[in-house]
Amino acid sequence: MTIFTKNLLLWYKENQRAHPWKETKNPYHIWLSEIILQQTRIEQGTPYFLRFKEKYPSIIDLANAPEDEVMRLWEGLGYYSRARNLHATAKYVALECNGVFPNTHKNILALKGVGPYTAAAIASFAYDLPHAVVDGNVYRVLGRYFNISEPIDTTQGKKQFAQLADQLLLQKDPATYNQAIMDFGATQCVPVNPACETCIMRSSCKAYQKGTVTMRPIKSKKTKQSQRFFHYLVISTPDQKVYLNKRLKKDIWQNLYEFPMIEKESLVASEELNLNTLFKDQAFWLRKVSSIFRQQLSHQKIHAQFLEIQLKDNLKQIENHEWIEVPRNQLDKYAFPRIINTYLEQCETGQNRQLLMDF
DNA sequence: AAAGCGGGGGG
DNA sequence: CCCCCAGCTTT
Repeated sequence: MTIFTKNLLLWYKENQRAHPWKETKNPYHIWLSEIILQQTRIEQGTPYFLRFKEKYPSIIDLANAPEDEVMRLWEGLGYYSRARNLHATAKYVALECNGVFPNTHKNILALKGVGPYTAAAIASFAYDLPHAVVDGNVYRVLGRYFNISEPIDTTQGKKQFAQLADQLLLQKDPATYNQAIMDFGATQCVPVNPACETCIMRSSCKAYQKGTVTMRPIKSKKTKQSQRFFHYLVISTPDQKVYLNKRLKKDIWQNLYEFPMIEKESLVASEELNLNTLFKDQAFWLRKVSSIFRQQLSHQKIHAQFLEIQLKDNLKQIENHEWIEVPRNQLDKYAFPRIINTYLEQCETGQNRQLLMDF
């Protein structure tokens, strides 16, 4: 055993964290937790894990759920392809595997939404198979301990880290080793202001010796961000319904709902939205234009304005729209992006109280 | 190889 | 304001 692995296990014995998915070998629960925790902090993901586990006690229950319900349960967690793949994989396991979760590394890796990290995690945690996890924690811990200057976001660099991780893995207890290195990265060797002065690894940590801790790990790319401008039409009918649109195109928030939206190159005045053309000869009026709501995504910044429109009569026909008509009190049945919910919450807390009033 | 995909927390 | 988080998929 390397000195690294030996010290890591010593540290883990004293400092391990307790999590709801650590006390089980149930592959369904382990898989569920790992999908939820992709690119997601423990504190943010844990409530979602508990809710999914409660709502869907078995993978069969998840497979049988309607997709909108799954999306609704995932609402607010982000990276919604994870929820779609989760549902698809549950159906696959239920229908093609007789409800038995795959139990080899190869078959686990083949599941939708499961990549190298998640496959190693499930294989080791559920089946004690010897596969080393490489996640953000591992990149950081190994990058520092071995003072690796190779970037972690290149094919070459990933290969090198994966190789090193496999070398360090404790073959006879991969599950404990994998938990240990991630706990260590998450609580001791943290991204900013790591606790080097109290660290058991200090005397053998190369980056600590060389003073490069804050410079590890190395990343080569930086993401550029674009600006997008959404004009949301909150269209109310006389009988207290609004219209929603399901986002089906290959874009952000796929399969989530939103108000009918007009995207422009910038935020524009309502006159430039050609609402008269949209509603043809139907009578409507613009009751209010909201303030500007903004949301920062990983590589886009969304600027959104909500135009509250009142129809005189219920909408008859609008050319080529696939909007659905939803009673206001049923909005909580639908999964919305964060920016929509922020708007709705502001309506409820008073600033836009008139939106909810009878007409 | 590079780009796209959320949302929240912390410095 | 920027960075990072139990990454994966598509192009």
